[in-house]
Amino acid sequence: MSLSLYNTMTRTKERFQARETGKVAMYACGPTTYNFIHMGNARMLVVFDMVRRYLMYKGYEVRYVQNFTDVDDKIIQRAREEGIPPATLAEKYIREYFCDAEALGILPATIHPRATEHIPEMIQMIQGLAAQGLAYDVGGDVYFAVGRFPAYGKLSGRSLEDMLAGARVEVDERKHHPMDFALWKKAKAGEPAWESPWGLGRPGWHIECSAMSLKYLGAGFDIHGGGGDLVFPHHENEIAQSEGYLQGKTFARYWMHNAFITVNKAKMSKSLGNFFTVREVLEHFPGEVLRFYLLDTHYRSPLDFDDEKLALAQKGLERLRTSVRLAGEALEAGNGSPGPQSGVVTRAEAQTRPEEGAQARVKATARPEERAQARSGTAGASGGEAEIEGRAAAEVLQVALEEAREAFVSAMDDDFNSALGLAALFDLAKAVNSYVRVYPSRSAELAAARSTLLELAGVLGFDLAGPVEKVEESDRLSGVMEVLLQVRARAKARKDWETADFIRTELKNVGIILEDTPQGARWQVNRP
RNA sequence: GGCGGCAUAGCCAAGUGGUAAGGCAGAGGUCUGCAAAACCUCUAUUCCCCAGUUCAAAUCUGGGUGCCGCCUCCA
Repeated sequence: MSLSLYNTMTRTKERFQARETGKVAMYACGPTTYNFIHMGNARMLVVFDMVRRYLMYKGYEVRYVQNFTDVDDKIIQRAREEGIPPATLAEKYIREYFCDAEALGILPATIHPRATEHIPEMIQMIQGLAAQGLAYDVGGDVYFAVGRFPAYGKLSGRSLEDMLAGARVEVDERKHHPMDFALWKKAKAGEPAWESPWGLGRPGWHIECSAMSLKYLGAGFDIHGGGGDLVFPHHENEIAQSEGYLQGKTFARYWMHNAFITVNKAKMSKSLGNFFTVREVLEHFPGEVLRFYLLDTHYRSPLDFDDEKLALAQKGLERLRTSVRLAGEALEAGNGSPGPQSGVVTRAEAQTRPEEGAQARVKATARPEERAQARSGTAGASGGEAEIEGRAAAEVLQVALEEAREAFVSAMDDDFNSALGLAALFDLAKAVNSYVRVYPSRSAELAAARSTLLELAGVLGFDLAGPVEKVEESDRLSGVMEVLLQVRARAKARKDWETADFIRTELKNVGIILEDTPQGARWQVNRP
């Protein structure tokens, strides 16, 4: 099976072929660290984390570089407002970045380079460009000469003429061409500055990504990603600088861009001020819910932000987790004995349930039941009816497992369609639930189905078996709950429903959900 | 003005030529002391509108309408 992805450069889906067999080199433009990251940043981060994880799952060794822009106008301005050095401010938000990233299940990149630590590399590039006549110095400011780079505009699909027609750029008389952009900015008083051949100054925004990606990944690396708003000018300029510097060699081979998060249909952006920081949203929903919300829509589709969608994501995740839990409980409870305690239910249910379930799935996929029957067709020779039916159900589950895996992989192979991949997980969860309902006992197929669910969800960065709450329940609370549940169990034993219900209702009021199961009551702290 | 994207059920959302995935919500049922969870059934003859190509279109072509984005820092 082969992976294909949408390449912004060609505006088509292309089959992915790594530069080097078995290895992928990818770069994503990370945040400028002058504030907490917002949901828009989160989308880009989660999307490329998902891409990276899937590539790893496919067996690639992935070298993933994600930078921090730790020097720019915004940082300087914000630092000034707070009366602290820009470097201190940037450092602070880099630390905060890692908190949010962890909550969102984002793995640390292989390398997290910072702009300020790569000044020499940038200077070297600018010198190379100047030597070729692609850059010019105007009194300490150095610009890239777009007019000297014929391919300018190839990523964003526009020509210099088009852009001039729009002409929202201020004309700086010192520039040779209005679209020329800064490679190096002359230092102003009180700003961070570095020595350079053009005097004290600091790098322009675009050059850092060129310098750092080329340093760590080399020319012609595989995937360059970022938010859609970086296509122009940021990535266009990166290409101009880099391919100019590389004298025509390809800079990056595949360009991936995620769509935006909108609020009331308008782009969430820092300049509009309509953004929500991840930190704020985490006060209301767990990080994994945000992640689910972000991955339940294809990365190239716009995604509108609101609480209802987050609540929806929470329900969906809950469903998957419940399935894993039910399977786990069945595997423990069934411990070795294939279905004694399920005998009564099974005998009755088995007459109708398995067939119904199987048929429902046949309608959807037109295959699993047939395949299962083909496999178990010879099973009629020995054993009781229940056992035969159990085998058949297990075969159906096994087939559902294989189909879920196939569906998941082909969804993800098709331009990382995580929304479809998630649907495959729901299908498998349903198969698991159906099986467990009738055969709450240990079987190899159930164990395999459960671990497949965990494995595939893991590829998307979810830990379905992990603790629901980030904060650990204290031993004392657990102790109290145990006592309470025993009291309630006694009340139930003497059919004192009033007391039993009172306990359940009152606990619910303080945010603790009780559920009665054949194995006794279980409880969990209700998430916000 | 230039360039680009999107429009699928009450809501979210897959689906690029073969007869509408999945989730949420809702209705009915099974199970349950009652709940919850789970399971079963039902809920788009139809994919913004019009015309065209085709045996066949949500999917292709042309036109229209609406919404959004980039062209300025932005994921």
